[in-house]
Amino acid sequence: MTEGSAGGRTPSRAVEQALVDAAERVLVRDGLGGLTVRAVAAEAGVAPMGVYNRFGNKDGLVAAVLARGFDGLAAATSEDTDVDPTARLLACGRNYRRFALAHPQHYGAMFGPGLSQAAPTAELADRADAAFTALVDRVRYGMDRGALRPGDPRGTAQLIWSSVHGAVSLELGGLVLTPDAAASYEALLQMLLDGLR
Amino acid sequence: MTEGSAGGRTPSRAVEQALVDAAERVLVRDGLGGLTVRAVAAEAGVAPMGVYNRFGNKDGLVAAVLARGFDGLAAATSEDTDVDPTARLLACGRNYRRFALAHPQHYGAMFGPGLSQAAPTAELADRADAAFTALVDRVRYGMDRGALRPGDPRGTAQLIWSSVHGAVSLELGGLVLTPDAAASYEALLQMLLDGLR
DNA sequence: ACGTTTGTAGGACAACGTTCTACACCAGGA
DNA sequence: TCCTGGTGTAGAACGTTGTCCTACAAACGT
Repeated sequence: MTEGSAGGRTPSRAVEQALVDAAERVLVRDGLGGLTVRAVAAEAGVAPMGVYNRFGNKDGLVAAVLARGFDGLAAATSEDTDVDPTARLLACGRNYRRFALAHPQHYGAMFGPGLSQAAPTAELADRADAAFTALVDRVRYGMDRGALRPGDPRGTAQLIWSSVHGAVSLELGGLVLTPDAAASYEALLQMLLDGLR
Repeated sequence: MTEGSAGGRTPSRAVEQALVDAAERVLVRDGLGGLTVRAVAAEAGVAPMGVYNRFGNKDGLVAAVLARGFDGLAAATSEDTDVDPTARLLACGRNYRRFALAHPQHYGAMFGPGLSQAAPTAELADRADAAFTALVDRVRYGMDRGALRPGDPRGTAQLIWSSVHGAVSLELGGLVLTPDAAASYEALLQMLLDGLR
């Protein structure tokens, strides 16, 4: 224990990163079902025992992968340069969907049924909260500039997140029963802007 | 094959129902991770091989459980007696959340990452479509009576489903970052009515 | 009443997560 | 310089999972 010391006592911290890299590759290639300890260790070129030395167990490894996923989601939803508050919110929503469609396995693992029981780690909750805060900031930006009706930014952000996550989740699950998923998503974003103005 | 014949050749179709009953009990008791073929067979009092005789493999069994779940969801969202179209839509949304909170394991399994790959069965798609149609009917009811802006009922229903599912999904995952999840859900329903009027 | 077909029971196999045991390596004292 | 202590690794091993194979019991058609 006392691993957080400044000594840097771990001579091969790089193995940790290599394992997470390998886990991401395996996840993308073989899906969540193919994400086994042996497969990840083989992909990283280490023994399966390395996973338990570095992350405790398999859940620790997938928690690390999920943490990266939340970071990527936060980065994707933050990469907007528009000054217009409405355009910024729209870009945020579109980037959210783009990230999910570009990394479906990550997204499914992040918000799948594993979150409620397999990984209630405090670190993961912090990452999710950071991604959520990025949205809260954009909502507050919109409220300050009159694009959104004034109110509790966190409550409004939670409302937007619910709708956007639901649309993306259903689309990834093949449950968009309308002809054009992209058009339905755009209609959802427009309805959100209408209902919150 | 040719199982659909009228002969009723299966002398113990009851075993099929007993297996699904047992699977539901195990799912509620031990969660999705505890839903193993052996546990379900033991709970039903039959040999594990019975699962493969009746359902082909484990996925077939869980597909049967999920089909029941979709039926229950359709029944829950349809049990409204209000004549007022707005009240009927609100009841539909509240019943949706009530079902999900009452059967969290079912809901998680129905919409989790298993749907995209583990169970793209035509039967399941039909059940999901039936539950969706119940919502489409209520949307059309609201449009005909002026509670909702006229338009494509399926598109509007998809939009509502996205938002409602997202809110429920985040709540089950413990990702409602506002103090009162019920209040946030009510705000979401109200925003939907506002944005679609 | 017999032969065929159907479903069951139990054991067996590969793969999984996890743990145990023995070995190689790197730092410090004589 | 050698020796000692501790850290991480490699490989085998255990229990459990999904799935399949083989032998046996029961039910239907003639």
